[in-house]
Amino acid sequence: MLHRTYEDQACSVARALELIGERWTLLIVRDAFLGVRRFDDFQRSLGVSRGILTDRLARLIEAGILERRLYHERPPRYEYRLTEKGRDLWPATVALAKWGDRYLAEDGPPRLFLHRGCGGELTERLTCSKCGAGLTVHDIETKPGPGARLAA
Amino acid sequence: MLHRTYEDQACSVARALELIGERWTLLIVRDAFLGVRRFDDFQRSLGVSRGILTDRLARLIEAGILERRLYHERPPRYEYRLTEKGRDLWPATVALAKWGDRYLAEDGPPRLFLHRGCGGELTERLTCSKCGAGLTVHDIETKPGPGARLAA
DNA sequence: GCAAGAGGGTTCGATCATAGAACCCACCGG
DNA sequence: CCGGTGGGTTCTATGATCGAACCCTCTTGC
Repeated sequence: MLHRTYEDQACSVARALELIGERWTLLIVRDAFLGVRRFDDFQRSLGVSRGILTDRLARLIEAGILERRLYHERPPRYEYRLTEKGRDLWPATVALAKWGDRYLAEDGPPRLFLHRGCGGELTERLTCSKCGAGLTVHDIETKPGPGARLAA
Repeated sequence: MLHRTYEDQACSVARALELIGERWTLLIVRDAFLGVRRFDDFQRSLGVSRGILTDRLARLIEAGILERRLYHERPPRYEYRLTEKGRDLWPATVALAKWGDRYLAEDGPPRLFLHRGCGGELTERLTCSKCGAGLTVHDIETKPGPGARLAA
């Protein structure tokens, strides 16, 4: 484990980035939040090479962020789901998305995070813009925003 | 710009990671939040090779996250400071640190984020655990926590 | 009963990025 | 005139990634 570590850092950001700081890794987690569960779906969604995807999924499982479940025997078929540890990456993912929305989304957010049932938007403080409730990943539904691309 | 992009993704997380998703980049930003400003200080703090640091600083400046200021002429000496765009990465940095504290810090958080003057701790919702106020990067002071390493 | 497709991978060579060390230059202080 | 500080650049070896091809096991349609 010589590379991809930041071994000299007594810092939780560095520790976290050792697990999710590699290229593609956090995008896999984001896709998992959006409901992607299968190898080929991740691969198509991300456009990553299959070898790298195999590596990243294995690493996320080893880190306890994803778990692999058999959903069909003979032939064995697996799906990948977030563990609680993985779901707890939600605030970090949201924070990055909000920053990207603010500075990098010319046409507005490509995806909206809404308080399910209420319709208010998720704020950076993880509250609802309309009713003010504190929100968790379970209270959210997403839909394409103004910056979403039209399908090609 | 063939690599290090995620060009097919209509997603603000992907857009953000194109700027800060490379190895070392977010750690440079974290150091900047902690007050590091000079080339050699970043280099010593991170242990990154000087060539990579040059590349990352240039890229962060191009992205508008850092700015380079002359603080001494003849010989020219520069310091690197966060712009507002850079300071707005604070919630994302905090979210990652909190996640790392929860799951990866065996001896407790290596660094504490405290409400300056009040002494309460920063929560994941960016509020003060003691007085409940909403906090920004300007209201925070940090100090070593229980998981901090003793100097070697 | 045979071909095509879905699902989940592994393997390969070519290219890219990174690490680590050495080197460079301008100035300062003693 | 020697060493130290600040801020870089350049070098080679090694590691990571890309993209494409390949493999195997079922299932479905015809």
